[in-house]
Amino acid sequence: MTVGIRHDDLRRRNRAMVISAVRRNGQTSRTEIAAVTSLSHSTISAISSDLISEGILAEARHEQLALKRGRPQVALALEPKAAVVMTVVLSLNFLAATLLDYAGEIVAEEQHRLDTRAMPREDLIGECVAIVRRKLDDPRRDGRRVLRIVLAIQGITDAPARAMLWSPITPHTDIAFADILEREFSVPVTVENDCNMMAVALRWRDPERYRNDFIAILLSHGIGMGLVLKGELFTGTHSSGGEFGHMIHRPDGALCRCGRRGCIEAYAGNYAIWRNARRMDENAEPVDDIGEADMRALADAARDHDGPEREAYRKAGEALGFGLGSLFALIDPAPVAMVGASAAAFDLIEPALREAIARTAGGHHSTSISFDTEPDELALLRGGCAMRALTFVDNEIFAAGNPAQMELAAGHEMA
Amino acid sequence: MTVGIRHDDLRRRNRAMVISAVRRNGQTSRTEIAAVTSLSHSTISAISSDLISEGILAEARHEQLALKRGRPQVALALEPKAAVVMTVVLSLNFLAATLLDYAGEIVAEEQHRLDTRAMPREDLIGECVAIVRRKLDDPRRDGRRVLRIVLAIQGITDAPARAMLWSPITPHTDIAFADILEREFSVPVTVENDCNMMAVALRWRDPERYRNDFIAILLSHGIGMGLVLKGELFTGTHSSGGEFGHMIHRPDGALCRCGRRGCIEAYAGNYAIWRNARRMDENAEPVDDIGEADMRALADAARDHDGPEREAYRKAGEALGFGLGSLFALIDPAPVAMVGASAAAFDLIEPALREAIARTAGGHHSTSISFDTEPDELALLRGGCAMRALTFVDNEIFAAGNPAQMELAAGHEMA
DNA sequence: CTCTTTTTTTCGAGCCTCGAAAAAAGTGTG
DNA sequence: CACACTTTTTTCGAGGCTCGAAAAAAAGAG
Repeated sequence: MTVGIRHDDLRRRNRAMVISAVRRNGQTSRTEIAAVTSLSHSTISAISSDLISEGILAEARHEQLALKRGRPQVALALEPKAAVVMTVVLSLNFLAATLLDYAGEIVAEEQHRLDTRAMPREDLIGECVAIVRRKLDDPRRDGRRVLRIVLAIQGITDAPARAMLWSPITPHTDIAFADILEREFSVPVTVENDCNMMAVALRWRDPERYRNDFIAILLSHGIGMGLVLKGELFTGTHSSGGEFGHMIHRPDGALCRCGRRGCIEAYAGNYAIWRNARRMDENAEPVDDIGEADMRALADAARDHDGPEREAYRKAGEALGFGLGSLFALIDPAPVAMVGASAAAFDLIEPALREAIARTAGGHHSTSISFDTEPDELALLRGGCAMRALTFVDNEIFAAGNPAQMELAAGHEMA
Repeated sequence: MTVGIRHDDLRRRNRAMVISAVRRNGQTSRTEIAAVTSLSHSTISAISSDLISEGILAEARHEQLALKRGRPQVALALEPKAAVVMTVVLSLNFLAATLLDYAGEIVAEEQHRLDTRAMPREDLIGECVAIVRRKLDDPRRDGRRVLRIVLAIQGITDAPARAMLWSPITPHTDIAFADILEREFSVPVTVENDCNMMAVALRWRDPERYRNDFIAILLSHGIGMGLVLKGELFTGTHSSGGEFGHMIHRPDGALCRCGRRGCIEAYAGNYAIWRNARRMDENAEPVDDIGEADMRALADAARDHDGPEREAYRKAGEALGFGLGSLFALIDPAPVAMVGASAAAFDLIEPALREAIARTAGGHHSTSISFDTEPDELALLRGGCAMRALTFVDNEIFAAGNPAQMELAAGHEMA
């Protein structure tokens, strides 16, 4: 806020700018970078020659860019050998780790099932540590230093992204994953909410559509949200925030998994749809495990004939619609992506959702609000984590480029 | 976003930093500025001597600061003669304009009643133009150039802050006040939402309490909100946003002034409290005019005995509580200021509000959420507009300090 | 093989911030 | 009342950074 800008900040920021331009475009020339950053050619030339000599960027003669007259543009690309990062995804009964090079290509990956809900605390932590260790020891890492680990988890994380506070995947709470992994491996770690990482991934995957303001909603057992405002991930001010699923739809309404009543999730989460489709009382204790096949059967039944199944999806749509309407009243409409396996049933949800949203203040232009479905949540999740880790390296480590920092990076470990 | 930082930006930002340090503290020394900005003493010295020679700052020997040994600190203060700004407040049946010097002292002001709801469009605009003209012609302006006009208005404004789109104070819509006034007076103008300006004022009035994240809620005929997140006014992404009063409290519930059903305002606005206290149907058409005395009588009745009046305030509290709970689920709790004449009845609202918020996901620490009441909304409104106008001059005009810009400022008008 | 076009690098100029040292403007003390 | 001490402010040269202009490089066109 009040802190002045010093002379060295200038170089740091402009280095970051150059790196980010290359990361966004995959391959760019110095001329293009000069154009988008509105810095002079001389400056870009100086910075990129520094970055190349530091082994962060590399010239790649692979250009299909300029078939014009004149000296052809030299493509700049990220140097894959500059570093590697790791992503870890921990979700219900599932653990995966991926090692990626600095250019974002997958170097090694591993995933397997495990019974997260029944595991003792120490075993859960142990499995995470073990999978990280195996990936760190993977020969394909080829001696490249690991500069960042990002762990994505369903549930609530703390604001500095260092701990899981609560998660539906385990009864255990307050697990300081970042501290644990940093102590073990001396690599900087953050713990991120899964929906936030999906939003990050959407932004990289389709920057045209998901530019400065958009919403990713995870339709799953529970309801999650990732929110990007003004081009930045909005993570609440203290904890992870963005608990869209626990906005109140009907005061004193249906029983939610969180113990409260009337949350959106208590109408739109898988367990809520299940409960309504089975004509159970809306105060019935939420069921824990509903197989994907069961949900698909429910959706098929709803498509097939009018009945409690169809009504259950209608109620889900209504809850989501009023919730989005309230959200839009606060932040103005934005594109929405419906993510997750249950997004495949969005056709059943959408009519009631649009009908509800049109009756709210946020629904001014309800017909112009666009919904997109992305059934493959795991792919998004991994992609988002990868970009989160890589941009951290870009902005926090390589942009600084001060000798101490680089020295540290050159050793294979960080304090 | 992607734009690089050039050499002159650096000076501009550091100049802005110095000016803002002086504006915040009223009087500061160079040493203090160096401390808070973490810039070197030489830099601060150079910048402040520039600012003094440009007539933006002035040395004021008025120090009660350092009674220590050593050379006494020289106080720096804003030079009142550097410029003047104007604020215009247009609310229900009321119009006011204030001229302030660069240090924020009131130079001239004027206010009067007028029947905004019955006035033809041209008359409403005409009154605003006339009051601005009278203040511009005020001899107390003393030749100082007017560098900014901020007009605050109840209702919805567009995002670039140039037009009033809709307002409860007049049947007319889409009045491009900024363009109209700029054409007339050649001074840059913005049109701001009243609740947003109140939030701005709170931040300046009590920076300890209202720092980076807080909420100002206007309890009045309608319900408005100003939201500050991460130290910045959050104004939605397209239009003015922040329509807290029109979040949905009960789907298909009570009739709101906006024509929809179940909005928070339809339970907590003055007309809603009135409607409930009179045991009218909750779908009864909202009453337009309720005098302040009538509302006070209602509140007194509610304090005196249990009955429909007390129940009406309870319902208002419940609606506000669930609404805040949903809001807090999204953005995490923050201090709340209840602003406006009706905030004087907050004692009647608070119990039900707290009870409701405790039943929401955002109410984790409901007891620690603090509410503050600020009955004098007009004072806040004026103060907020003044700071908005002055900081614009600070950051957009004086921070740049380039010859062209300064030349422009020296002439008494801007293009 | 030479000319034209476009990209990239080189080089000196002009700012800006910084640290160190000097100057300034007081207070305490014998 | 002079002198030492303390703290603030200014001065000055050094070091960095970006910029514009010019030069060099690397093609295609004729």
